[in-house]
Amino acid sequence: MPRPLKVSPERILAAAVIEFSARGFAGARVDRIARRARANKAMLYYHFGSKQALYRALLLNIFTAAAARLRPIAESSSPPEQKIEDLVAAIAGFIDEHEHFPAIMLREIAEGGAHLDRGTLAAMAALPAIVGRVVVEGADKGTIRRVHPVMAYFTIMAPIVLYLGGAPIRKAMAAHKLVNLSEVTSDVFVRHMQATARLSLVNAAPSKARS
Amino acid sequence: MPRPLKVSPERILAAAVIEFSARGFAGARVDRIARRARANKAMLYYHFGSKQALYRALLLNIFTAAAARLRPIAESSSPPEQKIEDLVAAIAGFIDEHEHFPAIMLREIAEGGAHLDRGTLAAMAALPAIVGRVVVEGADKGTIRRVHPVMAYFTIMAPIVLYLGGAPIRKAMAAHKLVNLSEVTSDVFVRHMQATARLSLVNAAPSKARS
DNA sequence: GTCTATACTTCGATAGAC
DNA sequence: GTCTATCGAAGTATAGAC
Repeated sequence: MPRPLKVSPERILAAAVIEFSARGFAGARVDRIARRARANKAMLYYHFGSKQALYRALLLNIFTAAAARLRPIAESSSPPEQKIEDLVAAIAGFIDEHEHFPAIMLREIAEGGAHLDRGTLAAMAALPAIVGRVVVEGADKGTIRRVHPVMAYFTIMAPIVLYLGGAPIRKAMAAHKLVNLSEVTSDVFVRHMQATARLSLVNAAPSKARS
Repeated sequence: MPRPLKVSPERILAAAVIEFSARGFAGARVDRIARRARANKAMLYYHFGSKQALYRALLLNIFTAAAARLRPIAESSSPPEQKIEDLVAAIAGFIDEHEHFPAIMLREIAEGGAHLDRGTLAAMAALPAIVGRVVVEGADKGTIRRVHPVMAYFTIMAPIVLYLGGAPIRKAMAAHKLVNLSEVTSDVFVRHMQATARLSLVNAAPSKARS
């Protein structure tokens, strides 16, 4: 993770991710973002115009980055079954590198796209489109169960985002002795989700089944 | 759905669910809640003391209700495989009756339990405990794959909550022609999730496999 | 591009009459 | 228990100097 960002807009954006993901749009404070970016409010407004514009820039950024991470997998020449497993690993990997992504995504879904413009919504919509394409490809080839592509997307993506994004609240629960926080390594979780996707989506191969 | 609530506290609570789920804790406005409840702020503070106390009361309410809905299933005498399918249907059914539940849950996870006290956290923690118990029971009997119970919980619950809670943003995307909103009936979705859970969690029966 | 000071607004909360 | 009126804090945004 590159720490010392020189330019203000980048530092502001980085600070905004932390603030907005932790507190949501309404709970975020422009002052806090500016202070964390070692800038000041005037600078923030100079570069981004408004709190909302900053927020949208951030959303566009992160969802575009997520889509860019998944697209090559969907467009590769691997068989669809393999693409599904790769997508699972890539989603988890992306979250590993962008730890604030789950909170941002969960909040936006909860918000119902309230303060989003068309561009931001389009960036979000790219994700189900990419995953859905793989599912349809596999269904056409007969190697993947024919399920509604959007449902397949949620079946794959939702547990990853919610489980990984749920780490803080599980930690809070553990602090109150409400759960045994036996957090599992990211690797184990990825393999669990790959197995889940394989078992629930991939048609048993006529030959060489391995379990 | 009973419409005409006589007592103020109940009307306020009902209005609060709508406001908090749509806008989150920080985005919710006490004035709006009072107006929607046909009460006034003073009344709200008289009954609940603060915005935060009202919010916690609401969370405690809804998570306790959700747990009460799932617990009888976990404690029934059905075989664990059946309990899993019943849990899927029950979660979806609960959301059908409490349409604001997904947004509330997603926001709380995103928030990481920030403004929650022990009681509220305990109510939330009951859900994974209930589902996890069924998974462990099945694993002990050998009918269910031995997976980490918390992971199993997220695998089951996350797609339901995110898919059903995602209806508004899908609608926003559809309004911008970004997706084909071929929303599927709740029934079809429940059956998809039951199939997903069965395929990914239930061990193939030694005899009478049906697919 | 950067900063300080401040205008303007909104919101949570309460006082006090009935 | 219910209401009106209002206080004080906090927040977004901008003016204007450098």
